[in-house]
Amino acid sequence: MPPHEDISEDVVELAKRRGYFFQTAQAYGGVAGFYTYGPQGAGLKQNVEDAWRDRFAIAEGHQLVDAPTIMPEAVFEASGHLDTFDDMLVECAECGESHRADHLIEDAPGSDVEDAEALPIPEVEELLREFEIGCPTCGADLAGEPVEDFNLMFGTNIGPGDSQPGYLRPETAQGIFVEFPRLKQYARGQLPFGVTQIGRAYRNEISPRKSIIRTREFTQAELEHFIDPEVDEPDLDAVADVECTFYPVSEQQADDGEPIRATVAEAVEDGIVESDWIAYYLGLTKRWYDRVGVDMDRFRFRQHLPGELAHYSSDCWDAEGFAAGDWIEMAGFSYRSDYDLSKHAEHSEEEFTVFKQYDEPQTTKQATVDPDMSELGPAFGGAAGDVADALEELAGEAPNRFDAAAAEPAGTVDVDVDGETYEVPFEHTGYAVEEVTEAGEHLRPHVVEPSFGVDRLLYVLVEHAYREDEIDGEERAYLALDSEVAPTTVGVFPLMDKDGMGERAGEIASELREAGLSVTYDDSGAIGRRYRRQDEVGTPFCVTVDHDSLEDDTVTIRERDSTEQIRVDIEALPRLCRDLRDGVRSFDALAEDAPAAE
RNA sequence: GCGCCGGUGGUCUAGUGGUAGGACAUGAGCUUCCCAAGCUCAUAGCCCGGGUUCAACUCCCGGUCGGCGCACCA
Repeated sequence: MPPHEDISEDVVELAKRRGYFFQTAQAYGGVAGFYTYGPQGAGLKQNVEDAWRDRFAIAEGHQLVDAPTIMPEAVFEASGHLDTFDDMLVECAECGESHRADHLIEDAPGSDVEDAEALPIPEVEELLREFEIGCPTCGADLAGEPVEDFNLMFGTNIGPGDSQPGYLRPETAQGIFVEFPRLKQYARGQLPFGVTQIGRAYRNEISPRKSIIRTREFTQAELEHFIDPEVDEPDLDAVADVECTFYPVSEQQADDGEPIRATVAEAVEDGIVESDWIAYYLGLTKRWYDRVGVDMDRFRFRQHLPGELAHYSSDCWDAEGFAAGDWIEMAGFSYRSDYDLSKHAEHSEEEFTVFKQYDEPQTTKQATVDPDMSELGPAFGGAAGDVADALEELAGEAPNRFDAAAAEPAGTVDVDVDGETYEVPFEHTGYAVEEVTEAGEHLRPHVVEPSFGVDRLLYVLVEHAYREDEIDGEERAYLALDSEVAPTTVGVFPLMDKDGMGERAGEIASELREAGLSVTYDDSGAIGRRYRRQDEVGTPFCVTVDHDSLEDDTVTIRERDSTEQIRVDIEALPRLCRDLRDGVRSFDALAEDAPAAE
């Protein structure tokens, strides 16, 4: 455990009071696992999503999609969510503990059941009895206890009645995978290409906890990068020198294991991160998190332990931020091979492949048949079609049989169909050896998946930005949010609402809004109170119109964290504020040049 | 889903079998004017349902929501 305290109570209270996030429908007693973002939170979320889109879609040259949140049952049959999202719970009548019934059966002494999850409920109940399984907690006999099915997916009906079952997606990714055949066309059939999606996903969690960290409706930002595993390589040079904290399996399992500081290049070289693709995205992600305001002293990449790995994923890392007294998973990076596309290929009518053209067309000699059905039909009746298929197969596997039949007069080719042997006269097989030119092959891409939890990132950003200090002996709490994501960029105040200062400040607020800035105007009470109010919501800059402003068209601009002020021309404000927000200019640098305001 | 603890204005909190008080915040006004000052006034509350009782925010039961622990977390 790192030496960080749990400040979540203060953070959650501030979030509620200042309009970041709060529990949904409290007028009706509230509902567990659902949160509403207030004015500030919605702004922060939008800015974070924009920043993610800029970095992981636009800057990487990837596509965007926006798929429905409801999908028909078939999609989740294929993806495996219908099965694997289904937990079989059995509750002990003695102590009240709930246990995974399928796990109990698999682990029972003398049990050779390997995939109890796939069994129907009555059978599982029967097996509980058969193996005389006791409650792992208190030992009481579990025989006869009902096994309940709990599916983490929200179900619904599509259209009237219940003819067409559908589910709210438990992850946004399937919306990309199912549309692969079309998406690849938009990529002109060329690998590699990436597709991103930001959207809501739904899981009927048994026990939602910790405010927006674990909810039943949440927002994901996912990227599916489709690659040719044989050829495609990430641009590791671009992130080679990014220094990260890695917490690999070996260190997690060692008694005195510690996270390792290393650059991405070192991590790849030393084999800490196995996949170059994962390493690439870890580097990109660290840099991006740092930019939007995750505290890198409370951040690490942790490798999944063998038990955590999904069966299709060879190597998997999580991005974790320390918040609410614990390490929180903010993003997952997995190399999913061709698992998802294969599943959909299996269950649907489509191939889910791309055509990969060879550098040179490859010409091979290939045996082909063209059976004369007008002869085979009368001769073999209903079996004729199968015989023709068998001939085709035989031509591919054992062309020498045809050669042998051709060599002798009245030669026949014998094929077996359903245990019967059919003799086909050689001249009716249409056998020939042709030169076939292949321009390429159909290839099922592999998938590299960085998957971000937007809500969790938001929580971490707010908690990592939370500061307390003292200004002139007065305690202050503020959010040191990065100016790029802060929901409000500039507060505009008249020192007092008189002598025309209010009007002038109002004009300035309008001008800044027209310049595309998020502005709040406040003329209430004492100036200090207004500064504190903006400090608490995390507004990075405040502009104040005072008496001098009316004389010389200058105002003071104050920076949140330092509370320092400088005096600048009103005319320069829109450009200046935008530059400050976007990080093009820094307040510190300005403060050195500009005269400090008293 | 289980166990323990809890739910009082927007936020934090005091309190009682006879329906509630404070602090902060918010709004209006006065005053002051570059960092939560002061004064006046105002807005605003006992989670929901049932029971016991003449009377329930208070006691009991159930629910719900939250915190923690267990389990769960593809």
